[in-house]
Amino acid sequence: MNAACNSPESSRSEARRAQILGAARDCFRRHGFHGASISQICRQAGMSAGHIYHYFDNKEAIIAAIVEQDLSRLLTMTAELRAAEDIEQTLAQCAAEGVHENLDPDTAALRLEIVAEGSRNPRVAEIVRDAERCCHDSMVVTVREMRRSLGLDTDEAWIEGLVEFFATLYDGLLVRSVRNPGEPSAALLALFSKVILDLVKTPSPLGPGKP
Amino acid sequence: MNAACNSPESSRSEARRAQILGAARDCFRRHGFHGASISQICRQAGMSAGHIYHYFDNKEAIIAAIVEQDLSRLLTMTAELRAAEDIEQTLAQCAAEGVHENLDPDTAALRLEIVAEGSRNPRVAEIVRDAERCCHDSMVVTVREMRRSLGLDTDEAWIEGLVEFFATLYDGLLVRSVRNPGEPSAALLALFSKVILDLVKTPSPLGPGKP
DNA sequence: CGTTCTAGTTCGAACGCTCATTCTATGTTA
DNA sequence: TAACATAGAATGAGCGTTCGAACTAGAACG
Repeated sequence: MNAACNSPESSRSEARRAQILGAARDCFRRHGFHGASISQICRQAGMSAGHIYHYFDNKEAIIAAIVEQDLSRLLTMTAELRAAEDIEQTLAQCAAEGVHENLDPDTAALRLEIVAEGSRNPRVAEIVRDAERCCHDSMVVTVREMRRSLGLDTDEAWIEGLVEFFATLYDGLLVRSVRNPGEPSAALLALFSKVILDLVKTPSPLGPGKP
Repeated sequence: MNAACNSPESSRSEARRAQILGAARDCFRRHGFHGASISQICRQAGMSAGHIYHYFDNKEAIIAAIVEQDLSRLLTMTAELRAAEDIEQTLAQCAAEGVHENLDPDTAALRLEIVAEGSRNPRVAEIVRDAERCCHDSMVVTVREMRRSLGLDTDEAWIEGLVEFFATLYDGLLVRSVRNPGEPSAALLALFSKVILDLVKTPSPLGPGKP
């Protein structure tokens, strides 16, 4: 046994878990949470049917793990944005990258599946909403700092509305990837950049807030 | 037999079909296309298990019918908007109504289920994309007419981009209904109206088109 | 060094259940 | 009577999950 096995979760079982999650992500993306079967996931992960239950209590636990894994990526992105040196430039870059990421059919299929499941499975709904709150708060901080550094008002309700609006735009891309697949038009890309950068700099029509 | 029975589809079987679709819509909304079973749908529709197969070839045909039914509502809305007397006022009204409709958890749950299914079921994907194309074209005509009557350019690529952008916004609300349920904030509603009405009147940065 | 022990892995058969679908028999109605 | 409407049992496949036995490899011991 190598040195790493001193860790409470041995590296072997960690690897096995990752292997299962990778296979499950693939199957869920192709067949949906309920369309994909445990035996499919096992086959893809290269292990026997029952063995999966040494790593996950049941199928729902695998779903929950996948959901958490995917949503933690979002958190990472907002955290990176907030920590960036030149926020305005990073925002513009993230805006463009986000469009392509959310329009990618594989990414979109899994996220849509997660949201659809969230609309009926309370456990998934809770995970989704927790992640949403974190992302939202992180973005609010980022936008508030940008506005302050630009000498604009920092009306809380307005900033929250802006963040909610941006999130809605990006969530919409997930649906667009199915309704209208393929590369986004130049006009759409231009609109994303323009609207987001314009709105960040738009004074609140609601009230001033402390500047 | 009453007079209506001269029709190729008797009113009785029409009613039965509608009954099944109503029950199926309910079950699909609550459990998803694959989570809901035929026997659940039968129970809710008040008929025996096998009897459903006199009206639909199989489960997928029921799904397809539900998808078509729901998407035809979208087509109706865009058609109404295009036929309106005062397009600008009707647009503003539709914009507000659309926000609430797409945020309604029941509406959103079914539409998300449809889109998620569309990302893996080619038949559903085709129906979704057909409806999308019709809606898109209808909206393009509407926006072009508005811009012409306002003396603006009618650059085709720009108008298509605008329509795509609006659609993305409304699609995003479906996802928001899960991620952040509850009444939308006043700021978000204001942003929807403001951005849509502003953009419709924004000159194309791409080229003039024939005015 | 070789043997035994132990705890963690892994397999695959088995279980009970539910699913979508089919079939046959029985009303029902014009 | 002829055609349609309906019920409900039957079918076979596949599901998620459990279980006991086999395998593996390092630890402890003589």
